[in-house]
Amino acid sequence: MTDQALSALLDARRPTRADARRNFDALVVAGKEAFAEHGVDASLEDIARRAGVGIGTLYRNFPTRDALVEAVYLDEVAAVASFGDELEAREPFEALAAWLRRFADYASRKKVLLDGLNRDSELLQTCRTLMYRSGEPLLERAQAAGAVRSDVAIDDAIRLVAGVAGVAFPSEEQRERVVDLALDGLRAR
Amino acid sequence: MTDQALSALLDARRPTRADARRNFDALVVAGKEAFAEHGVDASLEDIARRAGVGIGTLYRNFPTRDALVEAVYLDEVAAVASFGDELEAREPFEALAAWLRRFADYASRKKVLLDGLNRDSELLQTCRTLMYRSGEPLLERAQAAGAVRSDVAIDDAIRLVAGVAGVAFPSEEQRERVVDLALDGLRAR
DNA sequence: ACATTAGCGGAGGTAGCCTCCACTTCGCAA
DNA sequence: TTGCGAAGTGGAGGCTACCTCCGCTAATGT
Repeated sequence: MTDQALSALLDARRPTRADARRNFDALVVAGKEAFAEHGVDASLEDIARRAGVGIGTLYRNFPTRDALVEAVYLDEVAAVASFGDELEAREPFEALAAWLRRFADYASRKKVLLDGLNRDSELLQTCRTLMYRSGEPLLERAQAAGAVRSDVAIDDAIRLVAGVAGVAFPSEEQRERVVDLALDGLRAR
Repeated sequence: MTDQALSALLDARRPTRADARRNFDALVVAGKEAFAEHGVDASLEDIARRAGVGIGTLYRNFPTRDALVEAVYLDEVAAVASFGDELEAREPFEALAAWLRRFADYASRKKVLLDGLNRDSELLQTCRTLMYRSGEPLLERAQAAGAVRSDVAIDDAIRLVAGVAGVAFPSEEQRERVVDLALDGLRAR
């Protein structure tokens, strides 16, 4: 259900004509591969080559690098956001913490997305809204249960966790430990 | 006193010959300006031009972009690290918090340095050591006073704060608020 | 079957990275 | 002071990536 708004947005960008649509999809796939291999700085010309299209085609579909990045990561973001739905059964604080940990885990592997936290493209705007809508109920429930300080907004919590997750750590173990430390800061005392 | 180790390191990189040393210094100055204007991705050829030297000279003194970045920010890092010395009079938790806030403030404006947290150049290694030596006593004092959880290392605290500081915020006010939230996570309960 | 037009794709201009080496300049020692 | 060897210079040139532009190609709908 949360996904609908997103796929609609992606479809809007997708060309009508059959061949054009094939190219569009090939570019997204090639982009996903290339970004996975070389990070977001992967060469656009290489991506066009992988997709078997000309560089001009890439630029027509995705006028900026960011536009392609967004298209590539859209579905993964949607998955993270909608993870909130699975947590209703859990104890209030734990539900919120689990959701934020999941977010942290993803964000730490795809730091690109963090840069998008403040950028204002329509797509990212929508992603952000989805994230907030997913996290907000969890936060409110935890606050109502007296487990989380009442002066915290979901935006605070997300940025707190995003920041910690985004910085470099020598080990995964330490990252998790420090994320937990940050989550502890949210607790009511 | 803490600065000595750093100036020694910078001097070691500084050429002996008078004209060469002039060029070296001019490059650091030009680098500082250019990085301030355009961020770390400023054009190296532009920096060489500003300094009035050839691009070859830039590369001889600073074989990589990072080498120049390090040279440019060295003294500022030293200042942050040595800020710990001024805090001995304060109450244990507040001293630690003030030091970390100062670090966060600087880090948020010079995100470059955060990338350096894990990189292994001799210069950065030394900076890190200085930071740790400066913060560690503050942490230990706060822990001894029972104000901070005992399972936290200075490295954890630094990365926690570095992360939060490094992420984008719509307002300074929110950044400060969230940093405080993170600092709260350090408190013993 | 054909006209319309969306879509293609790569040549080419721009800019930044980095290397290499013929030349210049410094500073020491006589 | 002068001369010479070492230290340092700097920009031409090769490379790669970015992005624009426009003559051509082929999908679509009538």
